[in-house]
Formats: sequence, C-alpha cells, structure tokens
Amino acid sequence: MTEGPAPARTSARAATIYEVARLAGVSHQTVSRYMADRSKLRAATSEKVERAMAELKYTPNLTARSLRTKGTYRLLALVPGSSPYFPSRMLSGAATTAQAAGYQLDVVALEGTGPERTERLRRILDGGPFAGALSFVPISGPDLLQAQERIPVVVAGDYDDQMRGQGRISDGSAARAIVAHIAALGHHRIAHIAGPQEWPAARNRLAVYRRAVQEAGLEDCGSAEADWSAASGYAAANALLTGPSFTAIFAANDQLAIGAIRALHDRGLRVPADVSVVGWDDHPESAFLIPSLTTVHMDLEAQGSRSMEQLLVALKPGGTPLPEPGPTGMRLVLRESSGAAPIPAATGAGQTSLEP
Amino acid sequence: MTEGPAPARTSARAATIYEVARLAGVSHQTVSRYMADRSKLRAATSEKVERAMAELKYTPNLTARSLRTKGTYRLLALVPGSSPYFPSRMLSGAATTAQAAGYQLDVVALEGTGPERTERLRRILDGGPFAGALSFVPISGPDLLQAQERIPVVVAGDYDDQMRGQGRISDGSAARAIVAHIAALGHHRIAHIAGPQEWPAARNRLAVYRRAVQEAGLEDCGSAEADWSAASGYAAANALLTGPSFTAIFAANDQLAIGAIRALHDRGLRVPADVSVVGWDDHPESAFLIPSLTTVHMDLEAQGSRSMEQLLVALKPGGTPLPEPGPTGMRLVLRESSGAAPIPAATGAGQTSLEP
DNA sequence: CACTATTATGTGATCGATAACATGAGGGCG
DNA sequence: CGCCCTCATGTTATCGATCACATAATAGTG
Repeated sequence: MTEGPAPARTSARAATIYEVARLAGVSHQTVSRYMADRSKLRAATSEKVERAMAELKYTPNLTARSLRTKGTYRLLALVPGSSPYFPSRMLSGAATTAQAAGYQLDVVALEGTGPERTERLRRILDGGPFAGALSFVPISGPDLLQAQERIPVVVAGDYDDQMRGQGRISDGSAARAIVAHIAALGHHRIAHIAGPQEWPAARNRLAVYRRAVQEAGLEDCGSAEADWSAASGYAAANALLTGPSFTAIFAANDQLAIGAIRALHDRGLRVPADVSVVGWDDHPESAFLIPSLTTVHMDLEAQGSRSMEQLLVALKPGGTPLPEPGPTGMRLVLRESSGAAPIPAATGAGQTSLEP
Repeated sequence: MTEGPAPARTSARAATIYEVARLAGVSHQTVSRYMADRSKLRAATSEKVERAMAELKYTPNLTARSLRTKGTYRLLALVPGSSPYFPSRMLSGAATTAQAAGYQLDVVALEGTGPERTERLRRILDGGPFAGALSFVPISGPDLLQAQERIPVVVAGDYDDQMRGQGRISDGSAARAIVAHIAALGHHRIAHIAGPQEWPAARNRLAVYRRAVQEAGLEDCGSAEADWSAASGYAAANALLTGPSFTAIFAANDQLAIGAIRALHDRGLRVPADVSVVGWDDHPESAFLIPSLTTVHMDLEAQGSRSMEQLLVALKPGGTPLPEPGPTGMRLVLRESSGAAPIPAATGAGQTSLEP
C-alpha cells in the first residue's frame, strides 16, 4: 500500500510544558494557564514561566493541543486544482484575514468530478483537523449539505446567487456601467462569452449581461459558453461569428477577451474599429496588451477577505446569520479595446461575412 | 489577546477505534493493526473489523495519530504571498506528487521581508505539524539553515544555482536555442529584462543569457532588472531604450515581454518589424496575444513535481543525497513576436543601427 | 483574630491514536 | 506427550496538551 509518513526529524526536539514547568519550578498546568491567559497568574509566577520558556525556546505542540480541545486553528481553502485561471489574489486576501483572526489557512486542491470528488471532499473533511472550510470551487447542493454536517462551509461567490434571488445582483452596477458604456459608444448589437456555468460568478455575469442589455435596449446576439481560458475564448468568438452579426463582445473574464480579440484579428476584424471587446477582472497585464483591455476592475483581495469573514462569522457559535456582502470596489476601466461603433455602411463587408 | 479557535462542530461526532473495536468484538489495538497492515490479521478478524468500520463510517483521527507517531503526513509549500506571478501549475504538480506519496500538501503564503519574515518562518515550522517544506520563495542562506534544523527544506529552483556552480546550467539548452534563434534571424544587438535577482530562476536566466550571447557572438546591449510584472517590464524596456540601441529583447518571463512590447509600441516601434521580443514560460494566453509571443515553453507541473520528489527523498532517513534534476521538457516556441532583424537602412529613424 | 470568599496553583484524568510488552492458541518436532 | 516457537490478539503506557477538580494561599469582613 502507501508507505507511511516519515518520522519527524529528531535532532532539535522541541521542549514540552513539563520541561518548562520543571525549569520554572511550577506545575505543568501553570504553564498551560500562562499560555491561555497570563493575567490569571501572579506576576512573579508569570515571570518565572516566561523565562523558562525563553530559555528552552518553547513552542506549543499544536497537534497535542488540538487533540485535546478538538477546536482547531486550521481552516481549509478549497481551490480548483486543474484550472490555472483561479485568481490567487482572492486566496491571499482570505489567508490574510484568516491569520488576523488567529487561524491558519491550508490550501487544498479539489479536483475531479462527480462521486469521486464527493468522496475526496468527505475524506478531507473527515480527517477532522479543520474548523471550517472556504471553497473557491463550486460545490453541488447535496455535497455542500453533506460537508456542512461536519463543519461550516462557505462557498465563495455563492452570495451572487442569493443576491439574484433577492432581486439584487451583486456585480450589477459595474456590469450595467459596462453595457451602458457600450451603448453610449453607439453599439446596438452585442454578444457575450460566458464562463463555465457551474461557477456562481459566471452565472451571475451572464444574468447581469442579459438584464443590462435589455435595460439598455440593445440587441442580444447570443452568448457562447467557454471555460475561463484564452483558448476557449478564441473558440467561442469564432462560434459567435457564425451567428447574427454584432459590434461588441462582453467577455466574462480577461483571458476570454484576449482569446476573442485574437479570433477577431485572425478574421481581419479590427478591435475596436470593427468590434469592441470588454473583459472582466482587470488582470495586471490587461493594461499593457495591444489593444489594452477595457475591463471591470475587481478588488480580488477584498473579495477573498470578505468571503473569509463570512466563514469566520459562521464559526462563532452564536454568529450572526448573514454578513452583508457589500460592494467590492468594482469599477469600469476604459481602455483601447472599446471604441465607437463602426458606421454601418463602412463596415458592411467585414461584419456580414462568414468565412471558414 | 487573540481569541482562541472555535470548537469543532459536535453534531456528527466521528467514531473512534474503541467504538469500532467494541462493535467488532476485538481490542482497539486490533483495529489499529487493521489499518497499519491488515494482512497480519486472521481473515475472519479482518472482516469483522471491516464491517464495523463501514457501519460506523469510521475515519481515523489524524491529529491523534500524528501526536503519537510524531510522523506527520503533512508537507508545507511556501509560496509568495504578494506576487501574483507565481505559476500555480508548479504548485499543482507538487501537490499531485505529494499526494501520491501519501502526504498532504499545505500551502502557506510567506510574505514580508527581513527579520519579520524569518520570524514568521520560524513560527510556521515550530508548530511542528510538518514533516518537510518545499519553498517556492527564495530563502536566504542563514534562514534556510535555521529552518533545516527542524525539518528538511527544499527550495525549488535552487538547483539552478548548483548547476551553474558545476559549470552546467539547467535552463541552458533552451536559452541557447532562443539566442541562436535571434542570431539566425540576423540580429546582432540584444538586451535582457531580468527578473528579481533573489530568485534563482531569474539569476539563472540572466547568466544563461550572458553566456549564450557571448557564445553566439552577439553584442550585449545591457540588462535591466524588474520584478516579474508587465508594469515593470514596461519600465525596464523604456530604460533600455535610453541606452545603446538593439533589435531584440530577451525577457525573463512572458509578463515582462508583454510590458516590453507595449513600451516599444508606445514609442512607435513595431514588433517584430523593428524589434523582436522573446519571453519565457509560455503562459496559456501568450499564443493569443497580438503579436503572439515567441517564448520558452516550460512544463511547470513537471518542475513542481520534481521539486517535490527532491523533498520526498530528503525525508527518507537514508535518502540518496542528490536527485539528478534532469531536463524539464523545455522547448522554444516560435511565434509572431520574433522576426528577421530590420534592414539597417530602412529603420534608420527608430534605431540608429550600425553594422558591427 | 477567626472564618469565609476568592484567587492562585497543583494533581490526576483525558483526547484518540500507536508502541511496547504480555498472553494465549496452535503447530512442529524429538 | 511435552516443550518450544511462532503468530494472532489483548493490556497497559505514552505522545503533549487541556479540563475538572482538589487544595493551598491570599484577601475580605465583622
């Protein structure tokens, strides 16, 4: 079978509370109390313990502690293992917030699909070392319920769905702004390249797109589903080009926009002279592309941090039920990839043509 | 002070070996042995245990196990917290390999600088739950030695330095190929945009560049140091443009190349007609840029996996000292951003180029 | 000053697993 | 048949911390 784990290196064996206690001339429990709340000790005792700890370079054994308390200082972050398109800045925001609250955040990739993945999820949670989990990966309803029997689980981005249920849309304002921008530029026909629909963010952006297009009185020339990659954005744009003609594309993230721009380029269509393209996320590179990308800037760190706060609230026994997920500092960033709609007569040749 | 961690949810308390043992009518130790090596048990006993485990949905408490064995099934991956330029594919390669060997890989961001960071590193390792660490972040010599007193620590990419010490350069062949490619296109003057020099990969690429340029008989028009971002690539290219003129830029990664191309574009220089630009890493988007990027493809997953193998070897008590880090499936990918050197007379305005 | 209320500290049990040692059943051999 | 040896299984100790309770020390009150 699998080989067992290697034993820890024995060279620099860490001191225990018993050794500290002996050196300080107190009981082990006093040392334990020192760590829990030193104000409960007499100043003289406290100082003896402190000195002993320093001398032995004592650090508590967290494994032993959590065996006893069951409480654990570890939280779990589930990230997509396979997709390199996961914004790691969300993770770092979440990690910072977790650490500030005294938790350590462990990142585990959740791969696979279906029952196999469910099984993996169960195994991870059953090990028991985690106090809660924050998933950046979509989790199906039944799986989520099963997981939540063990520990609180928050799925980042799911509030998007809830918001939509309440008639509000969390990404709404920026998306409306982007569509309004397109409309103001004189465009009438627009298409969408959507992300994988099991992602709340992708669902949300698609919904926002549809609503905003309707509100602005534009014509929806369809949407194509893609994964989050530039390659699939390329394919999706090509697919859209076989349908009704349009003069603007709204892509669900910047990579998709990059792929779309290239697809247009390869067909001889200029961006933005013939077709405008807007992205979403404002990747650090997007300002330097040619053409630079009009996109929606997201404060991904704040978003990760906020998701973590939701989890932290859920961890507290009497935690308040819903931490209002306020706006996330999104804003429209106008750059070169969006421009005035082409004058119909001038571009007739380019748009109506379908070539292999 | 900091609030303690929350207690674990008690709803679905997990079964222990004692409960399994009682249900199966055996001793708890027999259950333990079943997990360690079921072939040591009589078939009948083994089956009783198996049934009891299934009925109680038993899963071992890893915390308790590792308290007793000291051995721990957890490995640590240190990643740069702040830099979004860390290739997460390396991480996923490492994680896969770790899991195959029966380890769980926990990812922790190592941020900050100087003594503060050293302290953070010490605290992470002292907690004691890790059997070993794989760092994707550069660690200074003294810090590394201190860390290695506790557990084996492997710094990914450091073998680059060792290789250079041995007169070999691990990235060598591909870099030589890229410079040869530039030379074959008729370029004579080339410049380099380097990554942060505390990163082994950045040092290595710079060294490789210098050697290859010399071997190919090209003229080195200098190198500018940058962080890994497109923004700093933009600034570095502008800085290089104030120096001796050149017709090719070799950037240490794709983002830097993107920034450089944009800087050239903003100065009215065409890529590749006036200046060729090559990158390194072959990001998934690089094929879709305009112009698409000539770059060095890296099998980042394999590289992460190989680093993990090094660590796994170091974990074994009698582990062989050096796991030969073979070639990593690098290859030159030729795309649009590199092309024939401009004919001196034709480009006089942009580049006051003279034959050497 | 005696006597209780409070606070500080010590003692033993415990979390859930494995390690070390003890014991019992069965088999081989003289 | 009895002795010893092996193999399967049971019993008790242990990892390093906290918890629950007991006890010693101090403070407060009439």
